[in-house]
Amino acid sequence: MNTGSGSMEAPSPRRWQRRKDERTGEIIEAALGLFCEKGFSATKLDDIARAAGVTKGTPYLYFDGKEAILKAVVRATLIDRLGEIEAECRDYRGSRTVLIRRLMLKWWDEVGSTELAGLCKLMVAEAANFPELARFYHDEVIVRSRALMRAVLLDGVREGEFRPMPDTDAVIDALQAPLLMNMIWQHSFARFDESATGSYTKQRLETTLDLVLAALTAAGTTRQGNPTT
Amino acid sequence: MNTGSGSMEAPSPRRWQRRKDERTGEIIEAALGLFCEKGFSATKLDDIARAAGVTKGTPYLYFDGKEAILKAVVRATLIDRLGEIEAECRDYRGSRTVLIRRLMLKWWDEVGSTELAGLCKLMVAEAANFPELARFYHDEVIVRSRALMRAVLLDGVREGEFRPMPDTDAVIDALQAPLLMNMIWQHSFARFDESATGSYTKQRLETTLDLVLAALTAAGTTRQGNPTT
Amino acid sequence: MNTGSGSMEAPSPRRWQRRKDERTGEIIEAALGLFCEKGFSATKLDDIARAAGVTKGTPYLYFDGKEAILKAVVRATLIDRLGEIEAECRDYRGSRTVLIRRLMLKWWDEVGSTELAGLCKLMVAEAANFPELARFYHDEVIVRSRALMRAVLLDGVREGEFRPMPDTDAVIDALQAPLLMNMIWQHSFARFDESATGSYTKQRLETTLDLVLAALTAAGTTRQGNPTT
Amino acid sequence: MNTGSGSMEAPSPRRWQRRKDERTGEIIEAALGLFCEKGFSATKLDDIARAAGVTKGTPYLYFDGKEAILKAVVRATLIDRLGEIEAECRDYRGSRTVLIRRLMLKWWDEVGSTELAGLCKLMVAEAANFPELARFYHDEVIVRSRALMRAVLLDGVREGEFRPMPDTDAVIDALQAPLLMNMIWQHSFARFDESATGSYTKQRLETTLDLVLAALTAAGTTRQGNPTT
DNA sequence: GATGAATGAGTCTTCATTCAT
DNA sequence: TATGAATGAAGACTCATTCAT
Repeated sequence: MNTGSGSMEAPSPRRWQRRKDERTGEIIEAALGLFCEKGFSATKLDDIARAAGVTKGTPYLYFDGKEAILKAVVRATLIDRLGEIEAECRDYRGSRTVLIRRLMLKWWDEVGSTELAGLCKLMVAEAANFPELARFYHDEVIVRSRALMRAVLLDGVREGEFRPMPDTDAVIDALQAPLLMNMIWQHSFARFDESATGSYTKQRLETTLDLVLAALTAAGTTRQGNPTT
Repeated sequence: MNTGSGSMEAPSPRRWQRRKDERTGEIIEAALGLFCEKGFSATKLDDIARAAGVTKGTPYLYFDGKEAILKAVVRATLIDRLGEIEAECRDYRGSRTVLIRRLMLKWWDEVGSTELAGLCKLMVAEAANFPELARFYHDEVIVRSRALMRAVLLDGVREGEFRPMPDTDAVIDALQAPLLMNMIWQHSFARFDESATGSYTKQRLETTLDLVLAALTAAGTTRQGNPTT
Repeated sequence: MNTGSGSMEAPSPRRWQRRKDERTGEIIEAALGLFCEKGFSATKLDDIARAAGVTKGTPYLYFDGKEAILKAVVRATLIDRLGEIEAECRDYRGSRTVLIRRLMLKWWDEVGSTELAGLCKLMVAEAANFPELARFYHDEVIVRSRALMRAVLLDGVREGEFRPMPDTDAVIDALQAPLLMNMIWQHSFARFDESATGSYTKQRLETTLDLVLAALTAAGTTRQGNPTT
Repeated sequence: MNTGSGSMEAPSPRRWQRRKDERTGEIIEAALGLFCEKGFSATKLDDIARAAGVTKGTPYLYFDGKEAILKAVVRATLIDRLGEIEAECRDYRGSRTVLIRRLMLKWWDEVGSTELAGLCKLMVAEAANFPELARFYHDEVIVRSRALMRAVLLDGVREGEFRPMPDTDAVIDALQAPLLMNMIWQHSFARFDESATGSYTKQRLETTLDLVLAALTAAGTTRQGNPTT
């Protein structure tokens, strides 16, 4: 009757709620690791469950199935990061050149160089097999990230920091592709590449950034000194 | 009675032989189409067989299994093309700039812009799941194609057409990555991209080529100091 | 609130557990029957499952595959019996002649004259096709049963009950072979043998035992002379 | 019309006949080796054909199928030998003891110690799977060989060489079983038996023969008593 | 007679998902 | 909420047998 010590027997609704959220998080966490490591198909739901400390049936109490878990994983990681970055951009005042460099490096540090890279590669690999998932990723990650870059670039143009660019999408590609290629490479052929010839590094990423940003500001030619650095 | 041409003396071992060769080709053809369209795992051997106009067991008369079929497909397409290109390079005398442009456009025309693109994407997607297959592709396609480019680039440097480049692999990446990205894109998210913002075209490929080749030869010009790097 | 017996605290993990144990037994039981009746290769896993009242996939929850099931069957029957017999021997004090007779008759009653005989025949029949299985049987059944007999025989010799025997293995063969032959016969040609000429019976088994045991003790007679050999 | 030089184009019927017989023999020969070595199921018809120097379809021109080939193999080997032995017995005049020893040793030399042993083991192993085959073997090999022995034994009794025996079948078993066990052992567990404890040898076979024959004639000695039984 | 390409029934095995407890 | 036993659809691969040539 005394609930003083009985908290474990009859947890408050909120407590359950918290537990529920935790469970969700634990499952997402577990799934993230396995998906990134082994890919989507090769990851068994049983593995996810066990890694989350629950049993086979439990994930179905929180998610509609394997695909839904992947969706949740993407949301909890990539899309979250994207949200942060978007917020950062909204508040930002200052050099777009600096901003772009910062965004790219953040993405590298928090995604490209982490296990999350495997998630991006996974989406590419499975896109054809799971159209609904692919659309979700396309709309929520790809489109949004491109939109973000586009906005920054156009802001830069409007404010005179960048010269007008005839094909914004090409610029976005030029910025993002190397990073994406690296993520894909790491999770496909990197293991066979003893000399690591194909591996991107942060160093190389920065070189690419310098190059593209230099080109964007190059029009400044007469305007000022040597940009890039 | 006199069988003038002796057609009966050769009871067509050739006929069967021919059929056998054709079968191999037909199966490879069928497999190519299905692999490119649906990926490796999603393609059932039964589908391949039916698409080739035979039944389930027949492909096993010609190949050791699904992986072997994929290997044969890669050999019959990508590796063949690569061989042609290698031969072309061996005999070539002339501007390396022209040669590189020609190679890249050939690859675009014969692979990048065809269904074969799906094969490249497939290998990336399944590399993690089929290590033996991945190694084969890595050694026979990736390594060889990079070696080819490296040779051409170094020739160009030796003969003074290109300026010395500190990181050949980075240049190779710069040349190949856009094309590869395009192939991957086409077979993953392109279908969701109504505005086709992410799509490479031959036009864009040429732009990239111009850019990189210009950078490679730029130093040779008397024009000015050290660009890029 | 006070749950007197606490029946709710243990929400029947035991219930499932019990079911699980039962399942294993049911599958082994079903497999035993089918293996003995139809042999190993001719028994489909689907049959086993159905005979156990479950569906195709279920046996895989309990065993690694068909061979593993057979192993389990052998363990649960022959090896278990062997264990009992070994225990019986360890504790035994008394006439080895009596002991050997008892062991042989036990084996006859619990194996030779039951469906388990089919299991022994099966192992002989499939030994060449499943080496790993055969080695298991060889090591766990054949070697152990021979070792057991050898120990008893040598004990008998040491204690003067049996005369020294130049070739223990030959004696073991003489004791075991008739029983084994019978088991093999029952599950191969017995069905075609209307007159049952080739069939061993318990009676004939006892005759053989008498014969061999008599020979083993015969030397004890004052007659000496040249026994057997 | 002139067949002078046309012998190859139009061979005489007899020539074809000969060829046909040869083919049959070659296939039987090839099948024998493979059956003995690998068992019935594990031997592919394709293997037999190739070993016989023909192709897959050819055996079907001479036999109704795999089972029929095995039948032919048994006929051409075991049943043939049996026929010889039967003939030998018919003409024989002299000691039955000597005759039995001779028969057993012949069987050992020509079957037990040769690859043909594998055939006997095969029949035991597959009897349950191929009833029609098993009946054939039972009737043509087992029954006949037992009848042969029985006749010799009874002749011996009639002529006073052997003492009357209450259970002729038991005696036949005693004579044949060791040899059969050896054949089975060689093709099942012998390979796992490093110490070769279970292996019969010609030596051991002779010992058994001595033993049984001694028992059969023992009564004839002045010693009288009631032996064996 | 001989070939050998093709057939297709047969079986093991995996795993996402369900549901009684 | 959590369990975990059970399901059953799906798919790769084998090989005896057939038959057009």
